[in-house]
Amino acid sequence: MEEYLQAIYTLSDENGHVVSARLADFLGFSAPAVSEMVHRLEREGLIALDERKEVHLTKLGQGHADSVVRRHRLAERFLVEVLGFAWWKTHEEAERLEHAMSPEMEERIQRVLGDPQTCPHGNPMPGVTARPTKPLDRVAPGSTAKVERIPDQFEHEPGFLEYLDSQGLKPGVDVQVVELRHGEPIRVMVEGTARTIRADCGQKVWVAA
Amino acid sequence: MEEYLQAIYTLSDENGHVVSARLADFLGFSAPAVSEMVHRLEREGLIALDERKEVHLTKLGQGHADSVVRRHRLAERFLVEVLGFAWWKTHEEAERLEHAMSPEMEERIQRVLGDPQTCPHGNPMPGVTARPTKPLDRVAPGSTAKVERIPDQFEHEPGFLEYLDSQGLKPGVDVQVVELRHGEPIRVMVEGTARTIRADCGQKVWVAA
DNA sequence: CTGACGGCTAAGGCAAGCCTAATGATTTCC
DNA sequence: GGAAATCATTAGGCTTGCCTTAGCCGTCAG
Repeated sequence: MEEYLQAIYTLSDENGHVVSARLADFLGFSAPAVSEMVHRLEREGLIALDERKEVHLTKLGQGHADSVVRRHRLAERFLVEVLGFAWWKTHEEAERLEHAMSPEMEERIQRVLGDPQTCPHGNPMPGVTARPTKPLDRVAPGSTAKVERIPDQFEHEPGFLEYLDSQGLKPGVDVQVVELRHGEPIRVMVEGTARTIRADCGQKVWVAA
Repeated sequence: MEEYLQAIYTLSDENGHVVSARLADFLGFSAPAVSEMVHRLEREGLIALDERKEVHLTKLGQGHADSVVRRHRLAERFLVEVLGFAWWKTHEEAERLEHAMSPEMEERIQRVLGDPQTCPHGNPMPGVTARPTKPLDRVAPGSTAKVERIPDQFEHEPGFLEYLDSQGLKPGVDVQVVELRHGEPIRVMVEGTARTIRADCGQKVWVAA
């Protein structure tokens, strides 16, 4: 259930509308399974469906979703800062931890970490107002921008974050766009090194607007 | 499943024999449920039953059980040392955490904590040879002993650890037995304060032998 | 010897959550 | 406007892990 709320949070954060079929894709479950669960969540007052059958979090559901997402991002930060995990390797681990964290533990971790504002991938803790961002492929060639975040939904993609790391791309670094043609690999300059990165990074890496 | 292995570990550590009915008591499940699971564990080669239907861990099962118990105790230590939880308040939290720890995380926590030898209740990490101990009610009146551990099986008892803490009893403190009569509350001296503690502590608090 | 008690198991059930296959309902697009 | 695609749902099933009820077996005590 927390998994569903988290998915709804993530997808509506980054895509706007959420419809059962997207949830099924995202979660890797069958359509009927998702349909069933969506109705259950509706019955429990955590989500509401509009005429178009789009899913929206209710006030209550939003609270729960915020909580799960915050726990997830705190867990990731914690894994990096305290246990020394690589920033691109924390997702699955946090996926399990988030469900084992009590409110007290959440609060203590938050304090120990000094009230962090984002996860290691740059996504803000729920409640924190995000800095304005745009996808990398909206940067004008020749200009430079700071990598701000890799949205949660792409963390799922196996190996993607590790790929970014191998190209020197991570939140906080400056990247200059050298050449950008739609659908083609992108030529960039990262910390003094020229690189050609996969085309999909244009949509998946978000920089300061 | 990990829960069963952990229970078997704990009970055989402290009681010798383990029979399904004790597991049922300990875990709070019905006898049939436990019976079924015991057979499943046997089928998977994690435990073996002798002629008397006593449960024994196989090599494989021992490995798994060691792993769960180590994760549990590491988690408890971690909660105390890093997050600042009270020593008597860590059990349920750790109960959830232990199932969310990957081998890598286990190893990193171990390193961060400096390879601790016991949990906050004084129970040794699996593999570490325990120091010799005896129950408090085996201490000769008049003599003094150091509290060594509160065996895992009593952590389950709601409020017990908190009670001990309220009486100043925790691993590492010296306690002098003043008066001890079987089945009666025990009069002791803890860090300069005279106290009368519940009779059951005689069996549940273990001191250096 | 017999009955009581403890321990084990057989049988039947239930809830959660997932699945596939097939059906029904909308959109979208030519 | 109708075919194709997309989405949601219905129906039927499976697994896991628990439950209760009821019976069986062996041991120990009177």
